[in-house]
Amino acid sequence: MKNDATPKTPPQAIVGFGKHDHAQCKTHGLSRAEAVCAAAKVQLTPVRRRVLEILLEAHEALGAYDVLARLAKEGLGSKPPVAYRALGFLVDNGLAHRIEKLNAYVACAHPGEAHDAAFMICRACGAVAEAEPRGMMKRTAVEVGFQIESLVIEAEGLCPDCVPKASL
Amino acid sequence: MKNDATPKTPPQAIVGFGKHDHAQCKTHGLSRAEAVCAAAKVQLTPVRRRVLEILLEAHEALGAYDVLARLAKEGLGSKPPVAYRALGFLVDNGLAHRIEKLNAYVACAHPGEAHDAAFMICRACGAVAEAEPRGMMKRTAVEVGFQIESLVIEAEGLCPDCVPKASL
DNA sequence: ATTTGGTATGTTATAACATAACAATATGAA
DNA sequence: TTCATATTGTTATGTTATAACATACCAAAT
Ligand SMILES: [Zn+2]
Ligand SMILES: [Zn+2]
Ligand SMILES: [Zn+2]
Ligand SMILES: [Zn+2]
Repeated sequence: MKNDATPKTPPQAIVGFGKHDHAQCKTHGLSRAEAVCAAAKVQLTPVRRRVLEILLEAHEALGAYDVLARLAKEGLGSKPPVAYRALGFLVDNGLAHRIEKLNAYVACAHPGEAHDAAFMICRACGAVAEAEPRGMMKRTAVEVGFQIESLVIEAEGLCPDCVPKASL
Repeated sequence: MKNDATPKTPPQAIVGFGKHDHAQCKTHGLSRAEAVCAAAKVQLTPVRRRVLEILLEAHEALGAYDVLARLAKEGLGSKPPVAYRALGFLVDNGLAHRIEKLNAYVACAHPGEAHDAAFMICRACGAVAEAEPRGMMKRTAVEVGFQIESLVIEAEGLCPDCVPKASL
């Protein structure tokens, strides 16, 4: 409800590696978040908004307790559930992603509805880049010069036996 | 029931869903493990062997502490590091995989050198099936009737900035 | 104006997962 | 033997995550 004329998603570029205008990346993320929450009729409350800002500022994956420490310094919450709830909200609404390999969280590079994503995680500098899960991202990795050493692919859902009994 | 009794890995069957000869699947896994360890000149010690058996018997992903509890009942170790070391050994040698989404471990469906794998995890019954990470596994999922609800793709390695400084 | 229902937050306590650090033991060359 | 290395045993602690319950807030509905 602010700068509603925010572009969908910058380039389909790989956000995370190399240099970029970080301030802009933050304001963009926030304004997109406003729009997404408005559209989904959910509230981007102060805590949730601040956690998103923290992730956007961090420019790396942050653990829940890292986020919590920052919140605590600002008097916005000091107990684990506060951080976990806000992070859960952001993930559920497609504004952030959980990185399973790191037990950590990153702001989404192209926020919108909840979506799958693929990540490239540098073991040397900790940079995390989000890509579209097209192909298997090997192509993407080659394109940007990322050297894959290990790959996690995990799908959760319903197995052939359980699909029939699907109620939920 | 895709149990041809060849010493090599069965075709590219999806192990994990449906019924199969589980006893055989265990003996097969163990004999493959012997071969792999011999080839790699590493020792499949009693604890390591037993942990692999436990995973093969379980037919589902087990947490480290689940494994540890079983070991403890048999007097093979009772402290976390014992389980984590054995699991680490199995993973390093391509005999088991860690499932990040579950913080759990499964026996490899086609043991050999360390390799990447793709997994389908049923949220209803807990079954875990291993597949080749070809394409992005969406095709595989459709073929076997697995209904994907969420997908994790995470590559770890070296980013474009860090590749040049690569020493290791 | 009060009750009621929904959403969000605050708090305690504990569960669940993982590793650092060091001691003890075995194994197998030199 | 003696040394080196690999493995196992043990203590202690660190890290991540959630269950369970209490409170605050706001917005209808009575
Ligand atoms: Zn995203
Ligand atoms: Zn890097
Ligand atoms: Zn495997
Ligand atoms: Zn199932």
